[in-house]
Amino acid sequence: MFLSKSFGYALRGVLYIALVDKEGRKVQLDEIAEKLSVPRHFLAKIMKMMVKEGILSSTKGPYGGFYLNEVTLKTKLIQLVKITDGVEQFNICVLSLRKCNSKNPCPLHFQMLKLRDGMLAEFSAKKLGDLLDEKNPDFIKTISTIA
Amino acid sequence: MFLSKSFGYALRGVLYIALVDKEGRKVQLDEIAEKLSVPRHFLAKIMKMMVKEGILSSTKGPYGGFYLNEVTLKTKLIQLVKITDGVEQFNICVLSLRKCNSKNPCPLHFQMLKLRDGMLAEFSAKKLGDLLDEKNPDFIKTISTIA
DNA sequence: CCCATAAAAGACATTGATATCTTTTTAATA
DNA sequence: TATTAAAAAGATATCAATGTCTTTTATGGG
Ligand code: FES
Ligand code: FES
Repeated sequence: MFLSKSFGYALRGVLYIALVDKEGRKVQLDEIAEKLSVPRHFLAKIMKMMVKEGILSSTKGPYGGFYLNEVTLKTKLIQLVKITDGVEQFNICVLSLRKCNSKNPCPLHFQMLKLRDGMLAEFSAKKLGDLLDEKNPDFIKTISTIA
Repeated sequence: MFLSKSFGYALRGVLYIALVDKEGRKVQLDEIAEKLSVPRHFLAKIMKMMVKEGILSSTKGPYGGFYLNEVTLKTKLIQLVKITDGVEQFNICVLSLRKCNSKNPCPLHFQMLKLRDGMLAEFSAKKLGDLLDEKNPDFIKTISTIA
């Protein structure tokens, strides 16, 4: 609705890695792309960004792949937005006018503000780990079924 | 943030027309485009859509222009979204997965649902007329100042 | 009836997000 | 150290949203 596809790919990618992490193995790009039905090369770009930002780890070479690190599951959703879309997302005027602020509100400003702050609060509170439903054997489906 | 620029242009265009309507005159495209700093031809396309949908009127030729009709100010915001972006906007999964529904929720579904329903409620309740602050002499500024 | 004006219509251009492909670097292990 | 697997890097392609330009149609006034 307002987050980019990149954000969705990133989130789903991490969650998938977290799932197989329980089996104690790394995951390679091809596997993630295939299981999630996501374009391989585009996903590569996004995974790379997360690695660079440190919320995920990877090793190259044979038996390489992506894997969780200490911070992965503690990472806030807002952090992921920051990486893929930029937090400005949360401070853009709904009418594409000036930077949104209450001193100089557009006609929809106050209607939007409450809703947007709610969203921001959610994203600032929730961690990646909170989204992982380890009890649900079909969890994989909830991140892989497309349109 | 999640509504297109088209929506913003449409809304601002109508509000501008409503403002000068008090002076009892029609408004021509050039004037709206200039006052709102919006690309002329693109605005034309959007105004045309609103006319076709009947929430705004226009006449061609000399002394022609756009003007309010009986339904304009009673039009709900959601109706405007329908015209410019389509209401599906409000039913898209935030992760670009399947069509969003609670039977088959993505990991962010329930976090988003409440917020989105709030937004939908707002847009279904508010009318264009509700946004018009006729008491504010600087209202024009609140719809014209860009980024 | 003719002219000028302005909206309607639609062809065309630009841009940014998304997606693909190719080359380079790194790392395991034989 | 040679081989090879896989991520990193970056060049290129596609597509939809946004924006521009040109032609057509309708209208009012002379
Ligand atoms: S100024 Fe428009 S949403 Fe805040
Ligand atoms: S299924 Fe993803 S937001 Fe509802």
